[in-house]
Amino acid sequence: MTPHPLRVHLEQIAPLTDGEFDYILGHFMPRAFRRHQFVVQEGMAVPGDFFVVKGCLRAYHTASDGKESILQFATENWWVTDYDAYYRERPATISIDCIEPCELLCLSLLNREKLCAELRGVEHFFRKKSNAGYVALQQRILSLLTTNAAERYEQFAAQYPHLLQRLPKTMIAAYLGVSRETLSRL
Amino acid sequence: MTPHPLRVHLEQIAPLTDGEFDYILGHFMPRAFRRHQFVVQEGMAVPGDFFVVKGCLRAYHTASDGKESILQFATENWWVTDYDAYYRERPATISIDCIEPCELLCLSLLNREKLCAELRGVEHFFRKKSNAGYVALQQRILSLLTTNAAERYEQFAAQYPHLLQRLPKTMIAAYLGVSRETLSRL
DNA sequence: ATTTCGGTGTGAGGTAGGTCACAGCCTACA
DNA sequence: TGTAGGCTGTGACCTACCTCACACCGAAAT
Repeated sequence: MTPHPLRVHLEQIAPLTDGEFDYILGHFMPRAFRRHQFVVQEGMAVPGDFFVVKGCLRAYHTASDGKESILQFATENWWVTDYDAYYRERPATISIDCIEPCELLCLSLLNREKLCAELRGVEHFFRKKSNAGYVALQQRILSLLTTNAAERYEQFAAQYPHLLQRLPKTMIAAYLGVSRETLSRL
Repeated sequence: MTPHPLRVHLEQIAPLTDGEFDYILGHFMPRAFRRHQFVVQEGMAVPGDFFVVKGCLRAYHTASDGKESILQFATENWWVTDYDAYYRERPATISIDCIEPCELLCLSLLNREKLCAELRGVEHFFRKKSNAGYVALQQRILSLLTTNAAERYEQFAAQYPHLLQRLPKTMIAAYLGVSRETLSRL
């Protein structure tokens, strides 16, 4: 029997006994979503942090003129939510929806803090994960500050080759901060 | 006697006994820097993560054409380093220098991990801190994706009013990703 | 006292990328 | 099997912002 994807993911940072993993998994709520379905919707409460078992999602902000900017994509073994709203227990200011049918594991803030308090390994995992995420966002900021549309697209293609085929170009443009048309002209 | 600024800072997230704080402080190396002095220099090893007791710094990237983009400012009670290089123990890819004379506390990666392993409160503190930092960077990315020069400057002024007087406009421009001249025209 | 230099304002002109509009092509679904 | 809607390409125009150039000012340095 192949190990659970969440277990593989956690154990890349913190080793776990069978009992510990079962205990952890029990704090996640499995949820399935259809294509185009909202996982988090602007203005609504955020039910948890979502670990992606299968599928593809986008977290995006909608401006008053209707233009959408994509903050993050998420595929297998990524985590996604509106972190600002999640940590502070406020209504969401961004929306997250499914680009493909999704199987997710939802971890409520209460359960996250409970697990972190009870199991050192879990708090260690989330610290390391957050550190890595911070670094990745810094790099994206530098990319936005220093490079033009073509260079950003190249960087994206080099960093996420698997997403190139999986995502419509329109969405990649909304992630890179470029218009659909400009991206189309390479 | 007024409590140590680092202690105040840590205790906003994790309460500490006198003994614990003394033990923690013993893992930091106090260092003083002059105006314009490098704290971290591109290509060199990163000695640690720096807690700012006093002063003002900038972390910036220099492009091949010499143009500087500022990733982060740091003043009293902020942390700053090249996190990518620090966590991965690689040579720095950004530089950090002092805008004012600085008193810093340097925490090596070894001591950070040691403290995190020995004291729950410390690991908890760094997890929370990293989470908050992640959210702040997400907001900056959204700002870069969705707003123009004037709006970004307004947001910056609203968020960091004390930095407006403390920093030359040229640097604020390099932080916002706008030319000095455009910022000058408001 | 004079010079240098960092910081700032402002004008003129250039350009990367935005906006708008239309057309072609799929897939899905009735 | 027709039609509607998502995705992409492309042309024509427009504009926010960049670049270059010069001028002014105050603080520091000699």
